[in-house]
Amino acid sequence: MLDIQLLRSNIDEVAARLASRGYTLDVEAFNALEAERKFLQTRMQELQSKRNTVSKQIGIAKKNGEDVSAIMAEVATLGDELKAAEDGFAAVQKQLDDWMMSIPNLPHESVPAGDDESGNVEVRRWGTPRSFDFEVKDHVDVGAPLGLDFDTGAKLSGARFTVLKGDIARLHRALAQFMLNTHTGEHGYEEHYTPYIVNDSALLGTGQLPKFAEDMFKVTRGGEEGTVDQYLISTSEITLTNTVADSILKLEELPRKMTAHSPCFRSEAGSYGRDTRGMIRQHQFDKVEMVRIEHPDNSFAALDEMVNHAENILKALGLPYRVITLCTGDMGFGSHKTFDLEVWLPAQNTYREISSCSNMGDFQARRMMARFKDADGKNRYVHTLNGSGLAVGRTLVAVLENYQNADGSVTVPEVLRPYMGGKDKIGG
RNA sequence: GGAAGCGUGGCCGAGUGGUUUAAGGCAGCGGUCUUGAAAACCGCCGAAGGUGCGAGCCUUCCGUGAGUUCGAAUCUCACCGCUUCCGCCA
Repeated sequence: MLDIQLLRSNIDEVAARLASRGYTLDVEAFNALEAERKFLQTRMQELQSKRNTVSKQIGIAKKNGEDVSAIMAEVATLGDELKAAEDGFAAVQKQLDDWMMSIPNLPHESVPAGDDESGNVEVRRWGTPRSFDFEVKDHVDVGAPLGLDFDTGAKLSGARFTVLKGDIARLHRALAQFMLNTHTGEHGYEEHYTPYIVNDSALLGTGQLPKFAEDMFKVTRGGEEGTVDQYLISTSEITLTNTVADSILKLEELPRKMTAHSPCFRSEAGSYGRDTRGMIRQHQFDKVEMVRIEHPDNSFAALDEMVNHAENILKALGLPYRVITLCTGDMGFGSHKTFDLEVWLPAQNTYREISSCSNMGDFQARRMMARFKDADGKNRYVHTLNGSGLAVGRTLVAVLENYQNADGSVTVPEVLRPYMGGKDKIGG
C-alpha cells in the first residue's frame, strides 16, 4: 500500500510513476473521494466529541442528584445523528481503503522503464552453456525413463500435476535439502516450517489479495465455507513475511533473515496455453524461499546480497544463468525493484526464470503494520524482501537437461551426491 | 464431538454502567546521588488517525464484529483464539 499522505500532497507525481508501470490512477476521482472523506470525518468527530461531553455532564449531574431530564431531552436525537454520520464515514473510508489496497507499488527510480518483458535489462551472465555431441532431449524425455510421470499426475489431479518416482524423486528432495542447508549454514537465514493454508488477512498483507484471488486455490473445511476465507499458499513469502505483521520490532532485531522449503499452489489462471509440456508450470511446485525484514536504509544492499545467495545455488550446481532487472511494466504488483535469475535450458535453447528477488520497500509493511522502533524512538515501517532460492521443480528441470548424457543417464552434480547416497549418476 | 474457564498496554495485573484521562507493578528511557556501578529517589514511558505553520487540539482502540444505553473494558448476541478435562485421532 502506498502512503496516502503522498497521494494527498503529490498526487500528480504518483500518478506519473504509476503510469510508468501501466497503472492509470484516476486523480480527479481520488481527490473527490478524499475531500468527501475529510468532510465526513470532521463532522463525525465533532458529533462524537459532543456526545462525550454531554454524557460526562449527565454522569456528574446524576451523581449530584440533579434533574437530568432537560439535558436528556436535548440529546435525544444525537444518537441517531451520530450513527448516520459514522455509517456515512465508514462507507467512504472503506471505498478509499479498497482503492488504496488495489494500487500497485511505485517502481524505484533505478528501475528501467518499459511496457513488458522486452524492456527488461540483462545485468550479468555466469557459466557457459555446455555443447552437446548428441541430440539434446528436453526434461520430459530425459526424465520419463527415470521416474518423471505426467500421466499418473494427470490421473490423480489433472493437468499440471506430476508424480516423481525413484531416483528422480530423490534428486528433487536432494535439491531442496541442499538449498535449505546452504541458506541456513552459509547465508545466515533461519529455517522455518510454516502453514500451507492461510487466512485472507495474510494474503492482504503480502498483496495477493484483493486483486489476484483468481491465481489462488481457495479451500473449505469439510466442504463448508468458514467465517474467514482460507487459501493454499502460492509461495512461503506469504507466511514468512506475515510473521512480522502487526508488530513493532526492536532496532536490534533487524535484519531478520528467514528461509523455508514449502510447496506452492497456483491456479495459473490466464496462462492456459503456456508451458503445457513438462513441469515448467505446475499447479503445485516446491520452492525454497528467502525473506528478509530490513531497515529501510539497508534494503537495497540486502537485495543485492539476496540475489547473490540465489546465484550461489546455481553456481554450486554448475548451471549457467543470467541476471536481469525487470522493467517497470514487468514487475509484480507489490515490487519496488526486482531481479530475476534465469537458468539455461539447452532443449529450449534459452534462459528461463528460476528465481525472482524483490525489494518490496514498505509496501507490504504498511499493509500488514510491520514496524520497528528507530534510534529516535519513532515507529517506522520495515522494508520487506523476498526471493526464490530456488524454485525446486524448475531446478530439477535444469539439472535433467544440462546434465543429460548420450546413454540416457543424468550425471548428479557433485554437491548433491551426499544427498543421493553417493551416486554420481542416475539412470542409463 | 462433549464440558468448563479465560482473552485489558512490551510483560504481569486491577477494574462488573458515569470525571477511566485504564490503578499498581515489572521492563525500558532521562535525571539526582556515586570515582564508576548497583541500590534508593524523582520524572518520562501504548497504537492508529484527523486537523493545524507550530506549541497544540480532537477522534478511535480493552480478542473481532454487531447490539442495548445520553454514556460500555464493564450488559446482550455471534464469531475468533487460548487453557483444562473427557472422547476420537497421525
